[in-house]
Amino acid sequence: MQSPEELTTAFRARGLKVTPQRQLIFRLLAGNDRHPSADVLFATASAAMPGISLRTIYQTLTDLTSMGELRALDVGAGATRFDPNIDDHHHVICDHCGDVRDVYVSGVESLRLLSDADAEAHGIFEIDRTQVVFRGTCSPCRSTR
Amino acid sequence: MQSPEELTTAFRARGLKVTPQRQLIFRLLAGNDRHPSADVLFATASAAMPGISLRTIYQTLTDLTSMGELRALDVGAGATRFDPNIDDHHHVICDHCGDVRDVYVSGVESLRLLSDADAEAHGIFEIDRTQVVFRGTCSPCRSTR
DNA sequence: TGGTTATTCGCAATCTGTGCAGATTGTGGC
DNA sequence: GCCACAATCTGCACAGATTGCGAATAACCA
Ligand SMILES: [Mn+2]
Ligand SMILES: [Mn+2]
Ligand SMILES: [Zn+2]
Ligand SMILES: [Zn+2]
Repeated sequence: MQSPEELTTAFRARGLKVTPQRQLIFRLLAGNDRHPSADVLFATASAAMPGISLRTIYQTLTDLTSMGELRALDVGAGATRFDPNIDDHHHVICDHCGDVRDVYVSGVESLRLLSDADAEAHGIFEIDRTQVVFRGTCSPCRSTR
Repeated sequence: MQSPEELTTAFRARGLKVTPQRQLIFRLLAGNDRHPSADVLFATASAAMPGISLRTIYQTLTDLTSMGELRALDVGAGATRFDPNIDDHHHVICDHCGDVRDVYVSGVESLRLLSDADAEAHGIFEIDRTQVVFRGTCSPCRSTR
């Protein structure tokens, strides 16, 4: 995601307005590596700006996502998580607490599809992106077991 | 997933009963590589057994999943998809229609985490499983664009 | 400054999935 | 084959996440 300042420019360029609510959300997301859900952002935003609506949070997250500034992540834990890091990276997810961590991975280019049916699938599909997800248990969750 | 016959035995062995509803669901899942959602299964099941409840579909899917006969897949398209293929395999997903195809991939063992923060994350997390998801557009969806 | 147009916000509605309880049915033992 | 009993089925209420809608409001450009 670009900086709050750059986003301000980008929004205006698109005919979108830069409201205090949006600026706050930009700031909350900038450099955030926690992969927050809309709900978590709403809680944080509400502390800084009481009265801000959850609807506005969703609205802005959707806008940023469709602008390509944000990536939506479905980790299979109820709510969608949002990722301002749009670098080519991957994730480690704790199946117990839902913690999501960034990881940079080598060897992704070397992945190869096997067998005929796969080759066919490969030909039939136009692949845009490869996501690697490592699932497991984080240290804190391992302690309390 | 085991065959419907084997599942019958497995269920009885666990003190679970084998009802016509469950048998139907076993049959609908056996060899099914479409990764159906509960909803889709409900529609198909309803055709064969009018009156069957969506609740029963969910119930049986949950049972099969916790028995390890089925894998639940979150593809970020609303509903959970269920996979009777419990081999070590991966998926190609069409971002437009939600089509999910099985692919067998080589090179997964060679994936390596880079950088310090990642190495730390790797040490902190106990990784159980690595999922690779190829995202893109299937041929039919490409035509209609 | 004013007018136009996007945005905000609250609320209803949708969608997916789960909790509950009464009526029903599969099963193992006789 | 019949019984007793536990497991199941179903309908319905409910919860959580997200979206649709519209009236009131606020941003932006001339
Ligand atoms: Mn990330
Ligand atoms: Mn599969
Ligand atoms: Zn954890
Ligand atoms: Zn498609």
